[in-house]
Amino acid sequence: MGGTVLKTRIPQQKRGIKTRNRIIAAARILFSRDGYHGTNAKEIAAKAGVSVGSFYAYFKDKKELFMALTHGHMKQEILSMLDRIKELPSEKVGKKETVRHMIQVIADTHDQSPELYREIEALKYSDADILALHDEINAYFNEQFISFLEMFEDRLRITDVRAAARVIAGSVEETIHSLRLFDSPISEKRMIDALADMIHRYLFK
Amino acid sequence: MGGTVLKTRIPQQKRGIKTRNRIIAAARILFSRDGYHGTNAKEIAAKAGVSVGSFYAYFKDKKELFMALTHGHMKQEILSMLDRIKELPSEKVGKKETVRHMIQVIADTHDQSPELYREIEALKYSDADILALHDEINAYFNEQFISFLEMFEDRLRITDVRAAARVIAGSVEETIHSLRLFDSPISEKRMIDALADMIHRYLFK
Amino acid sequence: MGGTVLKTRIPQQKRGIKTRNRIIAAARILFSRDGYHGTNAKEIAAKAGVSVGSFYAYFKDKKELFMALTHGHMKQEILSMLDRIKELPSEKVGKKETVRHMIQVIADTHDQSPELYREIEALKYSDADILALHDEINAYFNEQFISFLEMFEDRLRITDVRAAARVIAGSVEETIHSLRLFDSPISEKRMIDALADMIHRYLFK
Amino acid sequence: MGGTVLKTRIPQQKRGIKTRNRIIAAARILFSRDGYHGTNAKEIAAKAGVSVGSFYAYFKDKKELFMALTHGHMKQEILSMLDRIKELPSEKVGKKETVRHMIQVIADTHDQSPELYREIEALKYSDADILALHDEINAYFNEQFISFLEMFEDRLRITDVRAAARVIAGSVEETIHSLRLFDSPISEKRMIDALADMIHRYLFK
DNA sequence: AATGAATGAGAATTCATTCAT
DNA sequence: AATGAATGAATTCTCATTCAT
Repeated sequence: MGGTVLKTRIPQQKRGIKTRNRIIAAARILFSRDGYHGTNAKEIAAKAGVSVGSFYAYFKDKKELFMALTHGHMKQEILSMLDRIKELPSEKVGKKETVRHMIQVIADTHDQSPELYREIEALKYSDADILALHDEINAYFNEQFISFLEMFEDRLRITDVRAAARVIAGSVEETIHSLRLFDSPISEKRMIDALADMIHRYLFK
Repeated sequence: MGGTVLKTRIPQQKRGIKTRNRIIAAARILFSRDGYHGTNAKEIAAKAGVSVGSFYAYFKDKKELFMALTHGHMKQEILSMLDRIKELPSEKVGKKETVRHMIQVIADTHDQSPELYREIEALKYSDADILALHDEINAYFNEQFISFLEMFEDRLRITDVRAAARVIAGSVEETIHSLRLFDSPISEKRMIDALADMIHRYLFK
Repeated sequence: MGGTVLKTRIPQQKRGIKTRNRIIAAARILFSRDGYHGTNAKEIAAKAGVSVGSFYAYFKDKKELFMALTHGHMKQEILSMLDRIKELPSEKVGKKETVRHMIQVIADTHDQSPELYREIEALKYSDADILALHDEINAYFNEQFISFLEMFEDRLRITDVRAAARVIAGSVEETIHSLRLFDSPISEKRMIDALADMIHRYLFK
Repeated sequence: MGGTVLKTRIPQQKRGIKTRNRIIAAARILFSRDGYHGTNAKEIAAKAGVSVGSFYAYFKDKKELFMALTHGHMKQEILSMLDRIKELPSEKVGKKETVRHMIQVIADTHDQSPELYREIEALKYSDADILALHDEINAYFNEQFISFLEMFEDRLRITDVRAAARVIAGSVEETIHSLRLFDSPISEKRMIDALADMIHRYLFK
């Protein structure tokens, strides 16, 4: 019991990394489908094609896996989403198109892991570590989103860009989310139209 | 197995109704504090000052209790919230004030059971019954909110009132929620200002 | 707490006796259908149309009810069965008819409480009181059955009447029982014929 | 809920098979001593020297264990009993000896698990799966017993061999059973003599 | 590295019985 | 006498985690 014994394996070799990723991929599917509490280690291991023993060799516990999943994968998605949002806007394209593009990119990203995202929302209330992780990702997202908005410079009518960024991001997220999860009596097109109209009116002179 | 014996007790006497309510009250506190998954029947019973046996006499399981709690109490709150939203608007008060009033009422309501509300959000993904309950409440809320918006008649610039109602409700809910739960670097005032500005520009001519 | 307080009510009045009987009647049905362990006090009370409180006013516990049921009712049936067996045999009717009559009477009796009878069989292994009751009834039955056999006097080929009585009673009971409970590929008639033939050959010269 | 994970363990390794067998062995002892309803999972696990977790890893519940026990072990015993019954009869040994031998073999078998056998009898009334298992075993036994009787060919006086087989099997079973379980005032010898006499007279010319 | 058997604390649930009204 | 609400010990069962091989 000499101090430096690492509990979880840090895979140095290709095979180890592959295994780790397979576990994460399996967890993503199961957490999304059955929720964090509705999924157990045995199932994840089985789906990943490894033994429970291996599961615990790679992850201290279920929570650590969840956090690795969130951090490692969702962060990637958020970053690539921001890159794609920033691709478009220029003085050549209209402001309306830009807003729609932004919404579309967020929606696309959301589709990659809809329930999972909400699972984070739920877990952060009861777990400080997950809350910290959530905040970290959010903070990063906000900064990037603000810098995106600032690209429009003097075409903006808003003055408090930081506040606007959060209000807009929240509105888009919520709208997309409810669209994805429930059969709305209102078509997706109508909802996106309304949302784009709102944001456009708000942002631009 | 056998026949006609009811599983859960329908209280006939004052005492029974009192007990049932005490269990619901205890559950509300614990679900809010520790989350649905972080609370168990024994704890709820203890907090309510009753035995586990009583718990199961009144509720088939934790889920049924959760649904009774949601249905019985949250619905009340949403309804009274809507009443209060409708109180204000008239031709005498400005449109800006009305929007702020609306936001305020939703915020106040949210403050009554913030975590609990999100707990429903989380649970609905993994449970069909809770989803149905959520949808029922939401549908009611939407109808009322639409009729609220329609009170402004020809002062509105929007044409698709139903879509607008949902987009606005979602935006307010999300903004309020993130304000309540996290220490934002942005003050509440700034956020509410931004939100009110957005909705106002969107709604009115 | 002064010594002589009787725990269970001994009904002096017509109404009380009626209630007691209704509980026993309900128990008989439920014990037969779902078994002793598959039936609970609440169900019995509900079926009898009384409260659980009343149930425990009349019976110390479930076991006492079971024993009252067995003793009070089954004993009656066994006695009347014996009376009926003894009715027939005389020098006028043939021995074959007598054997068939005997089987028929046992079969008829069995039909009144088939599963219940076996429930006693099962319970007696784990409960000394029920075993004692069972033995008491059995002993009584045996004595009567022996005296029945002795009516045939010198027409009998058997010498050990007591042993014969038990072997025959067991054979009839078992055969009837399996006939009543399971869809036999062999018709009832064939089985009864075989049984009657066996007993007849065995008993008589 | 989730997918492809097997519920009960199918032991791949020697250790697992050993554990499973230890649980079955413990259950056999406890079911015999205290009855099915008088035994619980914790006790069985303790007696087997394993954890409750292991119990439930190998058996869905108590019933499944009971059925495994019945199927796996009793069936073996019944089959070996039939083999032994068939060993003897030939034209060299007398018919009386053969009948006694048959009784003796059934008695010996019964002695291996007397209460357990009756426990099946009791449980089959309230459980369809156990009834099916019982019927399966019984059907097999009957077929074998019939083929045993047919070995005597033209020495038999009975014509309906199938019916006779069941009547005889039932009589032997019942007699042996009551002998084993209760202190009879009649000695075992007298009972077996009576039984053998009855069967012999019935079967043979 | 990997496997999957084993663990046991703890959660869910039942029900015989008592007690307040 | 009667009611049905309340009790809580006992039981079933799950699952995150550890350990022997």
